Amino acid sequence: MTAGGSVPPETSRSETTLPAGGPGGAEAGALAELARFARALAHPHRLRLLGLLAQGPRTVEALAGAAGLGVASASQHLGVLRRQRLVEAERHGLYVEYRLAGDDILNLWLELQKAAARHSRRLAELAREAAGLEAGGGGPPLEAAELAGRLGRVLLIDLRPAVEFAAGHLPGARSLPAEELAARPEALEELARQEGPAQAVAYCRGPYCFLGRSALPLLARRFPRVGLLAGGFAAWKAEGYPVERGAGTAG
Amino acid sequence: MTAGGSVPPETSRSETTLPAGGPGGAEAGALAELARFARALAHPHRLRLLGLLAQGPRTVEALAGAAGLGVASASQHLGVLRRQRLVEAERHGLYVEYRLAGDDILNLWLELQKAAARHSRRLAELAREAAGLEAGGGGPPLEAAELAGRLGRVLLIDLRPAVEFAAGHLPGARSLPAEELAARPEALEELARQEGPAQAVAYCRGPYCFLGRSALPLLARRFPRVGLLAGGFAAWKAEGYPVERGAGTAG
DNA sequence: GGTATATTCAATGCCGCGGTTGAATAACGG
DNA sequence: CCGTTATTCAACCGCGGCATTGAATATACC
Repeated sequence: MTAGGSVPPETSRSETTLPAGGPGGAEAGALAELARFARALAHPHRLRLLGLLAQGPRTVEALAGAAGLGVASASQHLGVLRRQRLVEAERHGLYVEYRLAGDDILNLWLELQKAAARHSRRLAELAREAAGLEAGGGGPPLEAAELAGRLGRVLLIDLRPAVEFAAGHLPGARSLPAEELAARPEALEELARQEGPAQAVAYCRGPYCFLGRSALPLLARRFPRVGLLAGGFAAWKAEGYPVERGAGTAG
Repeated sequence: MTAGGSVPPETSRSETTLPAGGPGGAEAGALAELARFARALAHPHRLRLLGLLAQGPRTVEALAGAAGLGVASASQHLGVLRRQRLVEAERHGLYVEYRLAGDDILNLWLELQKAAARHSRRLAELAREAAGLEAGGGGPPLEAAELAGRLGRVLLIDLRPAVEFAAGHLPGARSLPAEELAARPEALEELARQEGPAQAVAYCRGPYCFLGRSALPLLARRFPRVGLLAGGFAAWKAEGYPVERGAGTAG
């Protein structure tokens, strides 16, 4: 019945296109505003900047460097984000420090990512690849909730740059930047010797952080069943699990 | 220490801008794809189309009419949404029926809206206005969870056009399109006489649906403590509460 | 097979975003 | 008060999104 019929699905009565006088304008205004907000998210550079800010507050120059942007360009993109209140800026002397305007922004970022991954084949592949599933070595990724229940009993390895580790990391984690691991594989042995547990879990920034992918094979030589934390530091923080600061166990 | 100092926050070691050879490209690709996905959301017309599709599947022509767009324009915007897998299309004879690609899309829409409302003063105002708080009359808005607990004991009034009511509505709701209410206020009395409860709750499409705002004062003349369901049908459905179809109690 | 209708495709023109560059502003240090 | 440095502003330009129009495609009815 539904398939074959060609009955016009509905008569073209005015429905709700009203004379477009009153409240219709309000709805249009709201949607325009909402679209501006969404548009602030809808640029690869800004998504990356937000991903970096999820690791902790940073200055413009640091963000530009980490994102591979020119300073002026980074500043402009940060300006767009600030105008839509996705980030906040505070001046500290000579530097301006940007930070996420709230944990809900991080959540939104991750919701966007998850929805996109569910609906785009390519993004799903990339997420699997970032999780190290294709790279060989190591066990399956670990959800934040799973890891939270095992906190004291595994060796937590933070693969992010030391600056981001210092700005906040999982409780008890040890810093071993992927860059250093690649340059001095023996650093892993030094770190592992001080610790007991045979189980290790590594993590990096977030869903599309590829630090883990390159590091995983190296880690797996010492910890055969090492797993990556799904969603990285970003997902951990977004789900409300505790974050530790300072406490220098830096590599 | 943090405030006064002018020590460069971090040395400009390469950090993670790596030689930009390998995985950096993968991350850039992922973010570009994610940005395309987000950009599909970031247009007022497409946000409106998605909001309409949240009420139920519709044809291109119906969507164009309800959104106040030309048919070609609506088709193009729907094409953008379809390419990013936010909506699906199925041909039924002469007509093409579009629908949301999943409930997670509806969720994403609402998450975006909530985050934006939290961070934009203007959007927060508009949301309050749509909820009828400024329009006078009636009680405070009702959360879906609250309403779910009172389902059999209140008169549920669906203010959306009959077509959308037919495509799905809250269990036991009665259809009283805002347009009809405005044209024949006595229709409310007819509907109320058949029912017992002194409490009534009305709802419309979603967060920025202004049907409720104009209808609320009229409703309040008969039901002094009438409230609007916060987030409308969209929020109800997104939170997983049951939806009823057909069962013609249409006004 | 021919006609009518719904939808999509293609082409055009315009506006605004985004990158780049260079100058202006704000703060620190002497 | 002047030089230095971080950041932002302003102006330029090019690309791509978006609206509009008209043609092409797909399907149904006769």
